[in-house]
Amino acid sequence: MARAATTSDVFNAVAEPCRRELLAALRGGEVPVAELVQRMRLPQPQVSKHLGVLRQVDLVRCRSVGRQRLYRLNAPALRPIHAWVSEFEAMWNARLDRLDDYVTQLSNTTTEPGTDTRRNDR
Amino acid sequence: MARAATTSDVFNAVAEPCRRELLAALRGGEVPVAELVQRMRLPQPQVSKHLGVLRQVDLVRCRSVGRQRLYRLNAPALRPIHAWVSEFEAMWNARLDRLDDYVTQLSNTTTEPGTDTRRNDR
DNA sequence: TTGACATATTCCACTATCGGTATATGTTGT
DNA sequence: ACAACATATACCGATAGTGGAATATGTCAA
Repeated sequence: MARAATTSDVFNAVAEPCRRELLAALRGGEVPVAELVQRMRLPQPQVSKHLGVLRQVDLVRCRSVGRQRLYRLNAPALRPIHAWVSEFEAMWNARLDRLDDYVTQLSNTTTEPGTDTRRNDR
Repeated sequence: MARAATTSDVFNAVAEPCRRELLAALRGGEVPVAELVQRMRLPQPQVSKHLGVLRQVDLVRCRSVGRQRLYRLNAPALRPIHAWVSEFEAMWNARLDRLDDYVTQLSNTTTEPGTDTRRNDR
C-alpha cells in the first residue's frame, strides 16, 4: 500500500501541484473545463482526470450546462486540512521557537544525521 | 513523473498519514526515536524513513544525545500549507456557500458525472 | 441521423513510494 | 577492542499515481 488513496484523502488530493492550481483557478467562481484547460496549459484529459480526483474528495462540484460542465469549488472540504495545520499554528506564532533554538544550542545540533551541514538552524 | 517529489514538497510530506501522526507526536517537545517507534506501533526502519522525509522538508529537526536522537517539530515549516488553505478560508466562513447552493439548485446539479448519485449536494 | 463539439474514461508505460527485511553506522560501556 | 544498543540506510517486491494517446459518452445543431 503506497499512501492513503489519493481519491479518498483530501490531504493527498491536494498534494498534487496541478490540483492545487486547479482549485486556485476555481476561486473566482464557476469555470467550464475548456477554460481550465487553457489556463493550466495542460492536455484536456489530464485536467479532466485531476478534476475527477477533486470531485471524489468533494473538493469540487460541477453542473452541466449544455455540453459544457461548470466546475466550482467546494471550499468547506478544505476544513480538515485547515483544522489540522491550525493545531500547530500556535507553535510558530508564540515564538516558542526561541526557546527551541535555545535548547538547540545547548548541545551541538546535528540537523542532518548523515551530512553534518549547518550547526545553527533557522 | 508521479507527483512532486515527496522529499521536496511539504504538501506531499504531509500527505502520508503516518507522517502526520509523527508530527502530532512531536507536538509535546523533543522525543527520541525509540519512543516514537513505541507510540506509532511501527517497525523502527519505517519510522526512521518517515523521519528522514520530514527532515528533508525541514518539518522536523534532531539532535544527538548519546546514542539517542531527539527529534523535535519545526512548526514554521508548516506555514506554506497554512497560508495556502487560509486563502480559501474566507469562502466557507462568509457563508458564500449559501449563494453557491442557490446557483446549484437553479439547474439540476450533477455532482458525479458518471454515476449520478445524489442530486442535492451538501 | 449525422457531424461537430465538450468532456470523461480507458489503456499503457514509467516512476516513485511504501512496507519488510537485512545490514550499516555510530555510540557507550566494559 | 568488543559487545550491546540506537538509529539510519540499502535492497527488494508490490502497487498506485501520473502523463500521454486513443477512444467513449453525451449534447447540440443542421
